Amino acid sequence: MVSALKYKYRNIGFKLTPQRIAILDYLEGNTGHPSAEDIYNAVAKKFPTMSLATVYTTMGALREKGNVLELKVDPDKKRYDPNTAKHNHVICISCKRIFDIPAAGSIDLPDSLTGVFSVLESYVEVRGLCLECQTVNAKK
Amino acid sequence: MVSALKYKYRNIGFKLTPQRIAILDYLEGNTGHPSAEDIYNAVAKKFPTMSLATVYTTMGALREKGNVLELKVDPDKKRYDPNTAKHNHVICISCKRIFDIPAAGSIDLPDSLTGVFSVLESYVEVRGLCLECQTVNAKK
DNA sequence: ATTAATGCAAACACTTTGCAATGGA
DNA sequence: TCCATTGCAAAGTGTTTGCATTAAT
Repeated sequence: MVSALKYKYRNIGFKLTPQRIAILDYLEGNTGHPSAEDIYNAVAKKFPTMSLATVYTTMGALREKGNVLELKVDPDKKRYDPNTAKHNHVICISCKRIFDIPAAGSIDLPDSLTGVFSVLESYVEVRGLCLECQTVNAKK
Repeated sequence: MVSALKYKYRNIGFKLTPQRIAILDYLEGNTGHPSAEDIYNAVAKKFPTMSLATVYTTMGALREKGNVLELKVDPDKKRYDPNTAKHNHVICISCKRIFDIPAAGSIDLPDSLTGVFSVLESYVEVRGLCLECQTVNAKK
C-alpha cells in the first residue's frame, strides 16, 4: 500500500494494523466481489492467526467510512465490493460469478409513486448465463 | 380457499393440509412481502402447534412449484411474494416496507457483454423514503 | 499512555434436517 | 394403506459480540 493511502486512512481515524493493510491490499482493484471467507482465506496466508471476526469487523468499519460496499447479491452470504462508484451487477446463475456493469439511467416510477416516493438510489441486477456456462450447457 | 384452487394444488401434487391451506389463505393477495416469521405468526393463531419448520418447508415446496417467489431484498431474512408475475420493488430504507412496481423495460448491457452474456431476467430495486418517512424525518 | 484492534470462543439469527407420529389421498 | 407432511429438537450457516491481550498512534 502506498503511503498516500496510509495517510488517507489514518486521517479518517482508521487505525492501520498489518492485518488491515493486508485486507486493503487484497481488496485493491479486486473485481471478484469476495465474501468474508474469501478475504479471510487470502489474508490468512500471511497471518495464520487471522480470524474471521477481524475480517468482519474490519469490513464493517470500512463500510461505515464509505470505503467498501456490502452487496446482497448473493442471498447466502455478504459480498464486498471495493468499487464504491455507482454501478450494477450481472450475475451468471450457473457459475455464480458477478460482473460489473455501468450504472443504468434513471428508473421510471409508476404514477402512483412519482413525486411521493423520494428515490435515493436504484440498483439493477441482471441474471443469465455467461459465455463459458452457455458453452458448457450446450455441450450437455 | 375456493375449491377450484384446491383442485389446482392437488393436481400439481401438492398435498393440502389444514396448515397449508391457512398459509395459502394468508398469502392470497398479500402484497406485504412477509417473512417466514410473519407467516408463522399469522398462521399460529389458528394452529398453536404450528412450527416455523413447517412454514419453511411449505414455502420451499411452493417455490419449487412456482407459486411463490423468494425475495432477497432484505439481507437479513427471506421474504416471500405470492405475486409471481414479473415486477420489481421499491424499498423504503427507513420503515423497510416494500412496494411493488411494474417491471422495467429491457436493460442495456455494456458492449463488452452484448451478445455474449445471455440475459434471462433482470431485476430493479429502488431505495429511498416513502411519504410517511419523509414527513417524520422532516419533523425532526 | 491512550485507545482501538486482534482473535478466540461463545452467542446469535435465520434456515435446514432427522425422525417419530400423524393424517391426507 | 401408503406416503407425504407435521412439529419438535438438534444441527448448520453466516455473522456478531464479550473480553483479555496486544499493538498503533
